[in-house]
Amino acid sequence: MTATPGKVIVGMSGGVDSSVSALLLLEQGYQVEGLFMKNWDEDDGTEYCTAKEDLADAEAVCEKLGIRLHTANFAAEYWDNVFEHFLAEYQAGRTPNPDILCNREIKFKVFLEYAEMLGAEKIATGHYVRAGIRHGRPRLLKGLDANKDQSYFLHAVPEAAIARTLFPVGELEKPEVRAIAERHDLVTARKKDSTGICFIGERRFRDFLQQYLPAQPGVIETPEGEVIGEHMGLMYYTLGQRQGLGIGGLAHHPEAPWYVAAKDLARNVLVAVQGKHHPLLYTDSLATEAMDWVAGEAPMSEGRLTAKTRYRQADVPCAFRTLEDGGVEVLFDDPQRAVTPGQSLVLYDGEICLGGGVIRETWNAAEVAA
RNA sequence: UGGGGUAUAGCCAAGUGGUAAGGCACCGGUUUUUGGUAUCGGCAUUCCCAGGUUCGAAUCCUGGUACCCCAG
Repeated sequence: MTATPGKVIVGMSGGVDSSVSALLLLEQGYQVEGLFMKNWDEDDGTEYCTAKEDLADAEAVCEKLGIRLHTANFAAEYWDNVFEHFLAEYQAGRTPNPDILCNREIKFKVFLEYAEMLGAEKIATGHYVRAGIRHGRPRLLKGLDANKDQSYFLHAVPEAAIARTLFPVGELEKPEVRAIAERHDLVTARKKDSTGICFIGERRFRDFLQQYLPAQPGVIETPEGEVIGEHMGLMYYTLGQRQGLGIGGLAHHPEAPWYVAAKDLARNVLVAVQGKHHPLLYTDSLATEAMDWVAGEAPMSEGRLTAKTRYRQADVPCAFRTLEDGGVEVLFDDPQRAVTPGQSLVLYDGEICLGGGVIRETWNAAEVAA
């Protein structure tokens, strides 16, 4: 398939960011077409059908811009390459981040291939990241709007895919994006930012998981073994979580809220501690599964970098070294709260997102001492 | 069934004659392309029940009821 020079397919979600991305590319002279992906087939349907609205919004924007809108359904690929892994991780007691996989497997793989098939030279998305050359090679860079930077979610995308993608809003601050949409009278200008798992949307999370994973209720204990409540099933909770524990006032305990500190899978016990800053909530060091390096390889075998253990977290300084199996070991300068296996550690060198890996194991000074 | 104690929201709990603190939990909003966190707001016309005293009672009095402790 020969690519048409200047032809770009924009992934249109029906939100303001992708709308403005398409608009900006048009202004920059690209031959722009849109693609709306539907990657989740509702089975229950009724309550959460925002997909229809999103499609209608994407259509309205494309009509306004005078560009063609393609639609595609990658639900099978999404299920096989993202959702099954998501369920397996929960079943294993970990807390996965499906959107990271979704970007690697769907948006920057299946979608990219599909766009090639349509004769496009490049794709574009509404992500708040930038693609640029640094140290002589294509790099994934943080979005200019520090508040919206989404490089955390794209760290697993290889540089070859990054190099073929345009990120128009990555150069802008979110308020500017909305202003542009407003100025051009796009229907999505004031649309609320979407949240929830990409393509699936906002759900009552526990109810959603319950449709796929059977509940195995058990007790909630303190680290000392005192039973203080009941849980609905270990997979419905994550480390550092406060809501949903249902632990009310207890005589002979302080008035502070309780947080999930650990999951004891062998005994089906959820361990909770009291107080947001309980020592057992903190992690000094961790090890990851095999890393996804944007550049395909680690920049060095060890050294000092900054890291995020979750989206929208400030970068924290750390020392790292690569492991035989492709993972890394990271020692934080300051202990980090609620670092959760299954979530991803992402490493940065300033504005460059180097890559990341799924957290396999964490260590805590209080535990080591005990 | 002799003595003592306690009964306030789902839970913990302040309040001892002047018109029901606070916390946790829960619910709702905001923040957020995972989960979670955070943040804002809501949440007892009523104090175990029935009488009584008082201008006024969760607070005092009387009688019940329930639970707890000690003694049997």
